[in-house]
Amino acid sequence: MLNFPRPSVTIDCVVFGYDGQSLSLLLLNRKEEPFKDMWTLPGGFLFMEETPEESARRVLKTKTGLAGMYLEQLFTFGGINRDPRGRVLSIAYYALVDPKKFELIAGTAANGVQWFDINKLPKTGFDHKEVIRAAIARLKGKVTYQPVGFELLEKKFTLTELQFLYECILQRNIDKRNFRKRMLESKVIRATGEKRMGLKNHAPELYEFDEGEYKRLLKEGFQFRI
Amino acid sequence: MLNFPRPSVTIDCVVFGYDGQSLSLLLLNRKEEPFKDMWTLPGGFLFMEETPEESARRVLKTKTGLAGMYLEQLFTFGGINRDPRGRVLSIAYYALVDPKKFELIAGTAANGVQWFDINKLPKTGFDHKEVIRAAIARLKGKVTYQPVGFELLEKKFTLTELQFLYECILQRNIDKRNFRKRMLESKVIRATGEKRMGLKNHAPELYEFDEGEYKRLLKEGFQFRI
DNA sequence: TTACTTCGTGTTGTAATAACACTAACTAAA
DNA sequence: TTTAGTTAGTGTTATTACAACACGAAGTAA
Repeated sequence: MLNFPRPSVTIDCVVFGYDGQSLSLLLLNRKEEPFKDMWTLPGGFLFMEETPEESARRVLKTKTGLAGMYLEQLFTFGGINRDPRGRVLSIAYYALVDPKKFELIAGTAANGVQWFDINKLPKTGFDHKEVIRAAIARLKGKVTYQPVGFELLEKKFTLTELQFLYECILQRNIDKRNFRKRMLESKVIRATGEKRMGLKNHAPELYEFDEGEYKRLLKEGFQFRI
Repeated sequence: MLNFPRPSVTIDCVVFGYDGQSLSLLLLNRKEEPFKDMWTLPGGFLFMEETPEESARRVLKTKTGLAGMYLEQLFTFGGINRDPRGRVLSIAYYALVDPKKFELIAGTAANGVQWFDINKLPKTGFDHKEVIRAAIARLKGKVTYQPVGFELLEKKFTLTELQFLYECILQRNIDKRNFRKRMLESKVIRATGEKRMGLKNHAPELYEFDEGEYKRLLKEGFQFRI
């Protein structure tokens, strides 16, 4: 029964990062054919003894040095000619990362790893343009209903920083007072009592994501909305 | 590069149907091991010359006789021991069908095909319980924001029928006046001027889904909500 | 003619959302 | 030390969306 011809299965990861200025995305420059010297999503073949999610984490760890981030399955791409080497399916994941937490390490199979501003992406190999488009759409939808944005920031952040991140993701301006009101009313963030020092002006309060409270509220059937 | 060991890849389909009474789900009784004589989702191996969606349509056609329905990718299940025969990934799809439009035909590899009320499902083989749970959750979410419910009804339907369908999917009562108001205001359905005849009482107006108008509204950035 | 069933319809209170501008705190430069 | 410049932080109000709610009209069957 299992001697059907089998496709190859790979994992591709769309890694979003945020440096405080703009939303960006991690791409690898390929050292080998196909698409040698082109930029592609970090990815690799699924091993037989790992689940797709485990595989995604391994791939990210070995090819980029990133670990321990938020990760979610995006979609499985199965176009017949999406890989010139043959029939290759790709289970795509997307990940959210605070770039400052990690040191980027290009694995041996790449010329380099680099963050790209999401609005200034280079040409990419395979069907990765489509994968990236799907990931961005998913992230926009997700961020509105679930507090995933915090994954992209340091543990403690100011409300202005959080708002600017949301503006980068959603690509629109958000009213400051409404944003702060909603965030604080939602109870998923908590003031730390500390202030961000070293800025030019008025030192702003630092907040942190209250994961315990968020999980408690979820059980009560509460709905997060930016 | 492609001589990595390859997993088998299958497609499984969660087919929702609606007979006017309750939401139900199509299961096959397996003629062969593993899970011989147990109920499972219609599924099969992905062929090398077809995309996953094409595969899902072929599987449904050959194993159940259904064709031409709404179909959407759900999730890729990749647990290491989810299939006793070896490493088998499954790309799951879910489908919406009006059972009255089709004749069920059990393919040669099954003892039978049968609709099961979604609240009275039998024990299922593989990890299909989990797949079904995911599909129901997705359908509930989907139906609230996109007018997919119409796929489950005949072309022309009364508002009472439509409302009852939504109540079946969402598993809650809906206020009749609010429901009708919202549906009509949304413009995605249009009165036909005909009435449903042959009922016991008051002959109700028949409506139909206005797909052209729906697509037009989508472009304007409109949002459907039940 | 009467009893019964389903269809079809509006209003109102409540909650969520969106729009909007100034003062206080602090820094840097004159 | 005064002044100019920048960012932080805060409430109110109008609008819109949502939820709750009951009865008369149309038709059928006895």
